Amino acid sequence: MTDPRAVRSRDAILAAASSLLLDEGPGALTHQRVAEQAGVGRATVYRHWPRPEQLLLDLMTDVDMPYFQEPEAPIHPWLHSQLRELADAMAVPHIAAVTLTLMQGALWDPNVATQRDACLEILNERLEAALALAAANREIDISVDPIDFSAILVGPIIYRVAIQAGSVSDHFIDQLIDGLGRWAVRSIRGPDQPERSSRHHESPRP
Amino acid sequence: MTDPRAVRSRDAILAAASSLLLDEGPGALTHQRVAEQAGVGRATVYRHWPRPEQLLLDLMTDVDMPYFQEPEAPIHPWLHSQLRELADAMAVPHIAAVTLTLMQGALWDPNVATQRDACLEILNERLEAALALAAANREIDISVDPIDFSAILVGPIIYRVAIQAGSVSDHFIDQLIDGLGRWAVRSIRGPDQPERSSRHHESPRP
DNA sequence: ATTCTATGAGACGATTTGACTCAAAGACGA
DNA sequence: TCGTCTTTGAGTCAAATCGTCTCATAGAAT
Repeated sequence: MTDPRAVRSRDAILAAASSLLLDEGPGALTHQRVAEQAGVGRATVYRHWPRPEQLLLDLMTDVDMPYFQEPEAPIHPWLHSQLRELADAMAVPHIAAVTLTLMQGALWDPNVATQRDACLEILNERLEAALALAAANREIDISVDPIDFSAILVGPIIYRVAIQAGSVSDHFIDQLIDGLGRWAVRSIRGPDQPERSSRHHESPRP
Repeated sequence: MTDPRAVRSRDAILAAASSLLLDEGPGALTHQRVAEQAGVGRATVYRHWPRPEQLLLDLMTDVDMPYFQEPEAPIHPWLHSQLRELADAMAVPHIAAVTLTLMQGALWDPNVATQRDACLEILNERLEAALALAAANREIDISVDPIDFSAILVGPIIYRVAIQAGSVSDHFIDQLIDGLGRWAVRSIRGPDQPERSSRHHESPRP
């Protein structure tokens, strides 16, 4: 599997599949179209990926997740920079296409669901580390569920880019981070800024 | 087009397509499979929907958007109930499937994108009305972009349900609404509760 | 130079697609 | 109730596609 011919074919096929997915969506990922787009024989595509879904899965595996690594204190500017990078990546049409395909594919293909869960697990671990660091620096008042944390931070960005088809301004990111202050953070700007008592859990639970 | 036979066929086909979309995804929506699932002739499906994409589009048109209608003051419990309904609807697998299909299809099909934009436009108008009412009742301090408003409220719910495949607790909704207080709302619980000065726009803009 | 492997081209039956015909059942007006 | 009109279901048919196969050839490894 280190044969230069094999890696050449594999790369050409992946590039062709990526281009097709971007231009025409997952429905266009047939062996025939991928083969002619890649300039390889149809049988070659079958050899590498007997089922088209596996090709799609490999496409999604290739996108890595360099976000929320190595948390830094204070947490506010770090979060801002990480969310900025995430938003910029989602603005690339190919990334958005793969992300939405992953989300949708997980509804029916258990393998895709596993793939998606792996991505989320990484995200959760990193955000948990970030929250631990922030707590150690007395930036955070109470323990926050990293799953809620990621949903509240990442959800609006996905929504803005993928659903509203809009761009993510720095002001928008600021709003997101500022919103955290209400229920989770003692002083999001650092431990030197005192804040009155948290209103967390004050709201009624019907 | 009011012929009972035609509406019978049309309903059976739509139901079959809906079931297929839910069980196996948009890729399963071929004339053949829809016809046999609906128990109608294959030519009948062609007669009603010459292209399978139109069938998919009609499926998505059928889901209505009864959310954020008729805003009430105070805005907090109203928002909570509306987000609760939205989350419960998204928890129905069929709704989530159609929603994700709509999101993904909009990336490549301009007609689907138009459909999506129409949904968003409705949402924006309703949230704008809600914000206007809240401002009139002195619940809101500054003018808020309803587009940002919906992204920050709805984004996390979509993310929680469709990406994290989790359920939306009332506590989660509370966190969302409480987060608004930091940058937009004078007192989210009503005009009788005074709040200190808003920290909006205090954050640096790199 | 020789051996091994991946490739590309093509053949093949099976399946799907889209468009057509046609008899029969059902809906509607008189 | 009867006659007319429309929709339907079943079927045919060519074209395209799919999945699998064979085989000669180019390229890689030794």
